[in-house]
Amino acid sequence: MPGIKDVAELSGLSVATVSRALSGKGSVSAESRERARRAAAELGFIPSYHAASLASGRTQNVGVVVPSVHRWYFSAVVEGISATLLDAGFDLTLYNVSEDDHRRRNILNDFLLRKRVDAVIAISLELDETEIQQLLAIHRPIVGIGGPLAGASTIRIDDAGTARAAANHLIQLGHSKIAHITGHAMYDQDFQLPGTRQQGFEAAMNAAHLPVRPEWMVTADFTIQGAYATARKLLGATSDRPTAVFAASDEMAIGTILAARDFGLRVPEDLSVIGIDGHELGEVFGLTTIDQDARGQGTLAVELLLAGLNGNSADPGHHRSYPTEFVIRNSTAVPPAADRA
Amino acid sequence: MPGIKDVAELSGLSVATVSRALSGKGSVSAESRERARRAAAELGFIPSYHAASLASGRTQNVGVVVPSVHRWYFSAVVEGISATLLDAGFDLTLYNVSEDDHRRRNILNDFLLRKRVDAVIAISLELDETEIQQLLAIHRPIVGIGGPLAGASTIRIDDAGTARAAANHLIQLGHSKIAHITGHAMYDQDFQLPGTRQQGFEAAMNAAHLPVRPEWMVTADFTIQGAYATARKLLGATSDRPTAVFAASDEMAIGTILAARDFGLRVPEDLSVIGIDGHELGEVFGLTTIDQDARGQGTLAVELLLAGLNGNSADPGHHRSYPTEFVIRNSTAVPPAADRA
DNA sequence: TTCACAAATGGAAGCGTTTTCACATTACTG
DNA sequence: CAGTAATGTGAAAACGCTTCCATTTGTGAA
Repeated sequence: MPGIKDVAELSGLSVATVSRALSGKGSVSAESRERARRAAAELGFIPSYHAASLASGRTQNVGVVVPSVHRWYFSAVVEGISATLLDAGFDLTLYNVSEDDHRRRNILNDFLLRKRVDAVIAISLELDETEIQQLLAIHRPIVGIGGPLAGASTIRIDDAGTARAAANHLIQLGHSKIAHITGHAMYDQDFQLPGTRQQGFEAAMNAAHLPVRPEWMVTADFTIQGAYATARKLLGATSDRPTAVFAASDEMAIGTILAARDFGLRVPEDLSVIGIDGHELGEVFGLTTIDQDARGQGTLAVELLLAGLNGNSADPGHHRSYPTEFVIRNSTAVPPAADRA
Repeated sequence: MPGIKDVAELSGLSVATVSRALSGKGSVSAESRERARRAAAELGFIPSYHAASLASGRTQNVGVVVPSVHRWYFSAVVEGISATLLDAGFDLTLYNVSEDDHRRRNILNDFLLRKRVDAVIAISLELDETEIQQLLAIHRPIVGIGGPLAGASTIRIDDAGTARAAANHLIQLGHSKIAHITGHAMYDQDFQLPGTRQQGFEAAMNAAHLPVRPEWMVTADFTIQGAYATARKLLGATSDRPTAVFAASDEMAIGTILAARDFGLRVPEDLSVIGIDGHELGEVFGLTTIDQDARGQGTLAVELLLAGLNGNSADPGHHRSYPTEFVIRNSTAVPPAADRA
């Protein structure tokens, strides 16, 4: 493998000049630059990132910590991150921490701190304050997506507001018997998302002076199949079932629709369903939802990060609210006549 | 940041001994090892991977090239890879190349060759022979999953055999009017998967002396929504519609089931549907399928790779067939009486 | 007891870049 | 036209480890 030395020799320049010519930093005459380029190409020179990183302290690599790439939201965000990073010439080191807690706790120490990454993006993952401080202490910008991250910059949609909007949509249609499917409490520990959306839902209900019935507040694991099972129980009761369901994710909304179909309930005539996400499958089911453009959130995170790395400090600790878009399709309608106010 | 020098000083050992003690390589007395450990812990010493890589030539990092983590199969494989790699103390650099061809072509040169990774796992992605040779030339083992990779080790299920088995299942139930939904030809370019499965289907049909009707050979993009649209066209014809559909993926099978429901077709009474994958949603739809354990494929790939890195050369160029499991649920049954042989 | 050999250790030479520093040019300013 | 500033360049010092080599010490075989 040819090194920069060989390029220097062949081009008749010094190692230093070749380095400057090839990296574009520092002043080099046009002629030298061209000579260096030509020699490098001729030798098939490929700079060693490790050597460059060691010498410069920059790694051109960002770490992405994510609960599971096998889930809709996370993989969408990762796609956005990946594309943006790749274009900027950065590598992306993926830490898919799954549900394994002990493993997760070690990620930080074992990997993130080892000067391997220039920055960290944490998706829906709570790091405690000391962990964040550790990272910031070694000058590694962090941005969090979808979860609160004390001390770091974060991007997230207005979960409470979005939930309120979804609930209000149902309320305005005339529904009063509204159920809510949210994530299991275990997810709350990290994302605080189920709780926040639930609060939004309750706020809307209270504002409309509608009762929040405990037996209609159910949970699932954010997946279609999980919500399907939950919704079957919810809708199985032959008497006194809700006329509308607000699911905290599109996948759970779809699970609900599938369960409703099993019972011969027509959506939206017999049951209105609304979700949050903007899932690709929404169209197939005619699902009314609030699109949160997960991919775009990933892109924005990288842009923030890169700006931070370039010194244009993206004022750390800033919390950014990502915009959402209401998508009305045909899974929501006025309630059945018997249930109208 | 403390360096290994500081640890040496504090422990009263030499830098060399500390390095050996902490890495576990070379012979160090139990006492020295303990002293080094203690000093490192006290200082909060975190070794620099870049320096280590530069000095040793090993990076403890493997590159994973994947078309899109937003798709079921790929993200499942990545999960398997990630978990296994993490346990082995390796980093995983993700190259999510999406559909962007120019970007994809540059990944290799821009990233993979730069001595950044010890090995490469390519998922359903065809590298041409020269690219593979380049990687092998710099001693980077490659393993391919789900696609043919000349010159590298590969893992894949027996696509033709699996397709044959799926088709035979339908044939044995008595179906003769069988349609096949496979991936668009554009995917064939990389994975050669749609084509291979289609050939398996055709082989089974021919063996049973059943006609392969061109208008019943349709394609979609491997997703539920894509197959849904395709299946609506396929099943929309009121007369002379197939009594069974073999979809090349579970997601496409599910899309087909949803389309069938739209037309009031009961599955399996009016239409049998079978897929390939082992998708989590299969259970909700009672889908008969052939489970290919995508996660397990990822795990196996890493094991092969690590064995290769440890010198136990996993004989490169070896092609491994990954086992599949037939899962019979209730989306397949004998054809309607009118269509029975 | 002596010799050969293994185990344990430290010194120092890399690994392949970037970057600082010093110096020589060349180009401006008034 | 002197004097200052910018520009282009090379030598060499980092960067923070691993590992080769040489040396010392301890052990069992002869």
